[in-house]
Amino acid sequence: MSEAKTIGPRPYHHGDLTHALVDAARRLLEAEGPSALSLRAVAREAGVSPAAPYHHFKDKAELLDAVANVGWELLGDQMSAAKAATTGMQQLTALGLAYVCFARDNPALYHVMYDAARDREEVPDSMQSGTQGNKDSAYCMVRDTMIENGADPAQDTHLELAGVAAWCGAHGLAEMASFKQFDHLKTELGGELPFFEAVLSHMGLFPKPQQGC
Amino acid sequence: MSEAKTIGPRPYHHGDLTHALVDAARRLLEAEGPSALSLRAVAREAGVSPAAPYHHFKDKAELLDAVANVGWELLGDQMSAAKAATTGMQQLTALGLAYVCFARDNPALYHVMYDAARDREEVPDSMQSGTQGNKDSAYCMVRDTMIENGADPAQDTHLELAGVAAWCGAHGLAEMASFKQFDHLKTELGGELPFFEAVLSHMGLFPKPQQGC
DNA sequence: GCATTCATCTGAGCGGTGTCAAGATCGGTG
DNA sequence: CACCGATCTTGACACCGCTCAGATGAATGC
Repeated sequence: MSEAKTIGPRPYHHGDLTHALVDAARRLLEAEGPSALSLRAVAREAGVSPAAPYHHFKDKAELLDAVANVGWELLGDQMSAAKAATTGMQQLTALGLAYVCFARDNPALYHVMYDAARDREEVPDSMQSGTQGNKDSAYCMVRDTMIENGADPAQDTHLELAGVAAWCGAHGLAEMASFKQFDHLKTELGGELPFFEAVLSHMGLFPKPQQGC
Repeated sequence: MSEAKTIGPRPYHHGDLTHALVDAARRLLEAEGPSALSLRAVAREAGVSPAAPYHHFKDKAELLDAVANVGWELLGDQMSAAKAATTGMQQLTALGLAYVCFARDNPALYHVMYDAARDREEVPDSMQSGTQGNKDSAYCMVRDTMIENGADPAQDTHLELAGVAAWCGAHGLAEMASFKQFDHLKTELGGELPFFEAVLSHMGLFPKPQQGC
């Protein structure tokens, strides 16, 4: 759709087609949704021939993988920003809300992220669980926040299970939030965010704003 | 792949191609996964020409919709069986486990079910929430079970939120359960089912087997 | 400065897909 | 028995992922 190239005839060698393709894919994703994200369309959007991407990505899945990784980074950024803006137990709820809002605001990207994860049967490093995870990863942010707020790091399995449960709950809500069935609940509670908060607060480890037992 | 037709040359008019196509789709789905589920492949599997399905379904999405509906019915059956096999608060956990196990045992079908739901932005009737739902629907089973075990039907919004939270948690776990990241937790806890139970018990409204506070 | 090398990009092409229009076939109604 | 409408087939179109032979040009060695 959008040309998005600066001007003039692009030189025969693009320079940085790898990134240009990922950007084009994200543009298409936002404008047309995941179903329109064909390799040929991405190449068209980037202004190259349909075969050009194969010199930068093994196949379509590898391109989508790269797009998904951008998504995980974006998600991590937004979650750490949400954590920084709050304190105490509220941080956990803020993390959950940031997660769900990211999915709401980038539904196509979120979908691609989990499609890629399903294909490789694991979520990328930026989201990885385990004791040695990257400090900025979403999972480790949850884990750290739990520890900072009194969870016992010695009870490793329990802590990890709590993190997994929180993650599952947030992901489930993220996927369901767009269903029309919940519209009446949203209006009843006064908006989308209160609905998210209410659902999260019904799950373990997402404390209510007014502090529940 | 499998011929699955009885024998002899099928008459020109099939008789019940609508159901035959849905069956063929389910067979393909189980054998080859969701990516192999093309309309042409379904027609091939059913032994008809690629255009024949268009006399029974508006397009591919409508066929997948029919397949998804079969899935929702199957899920409902397994959940009601799980509920019947338990009593008291354990029923809620049993429902959650049945849900997650269904997704584990029918990953491709489960995927198609939620793909179809995403497209129409709502989950089909068999899963619908609300006060007037079908008695056999999965959501209403959860709701009824909660009421039977002491939840206050008067607090309608609270009850519905609890149901939504449980649903989100189960769906999240169902989608994540196949990720390799959790393998060590599964072995640590002694299997897949204990892992499911442990994660569910960390969420609101899925009581631990040994009854937590 | 020139020739060579090699990553990059193009073009044509293969088999596959969803979808449609035109025509063949046949069960059921008059 | 004639006909009609539902059903199925054939053929076609545009698009898809992917491959391969060849064009291009930036970088390297001389």
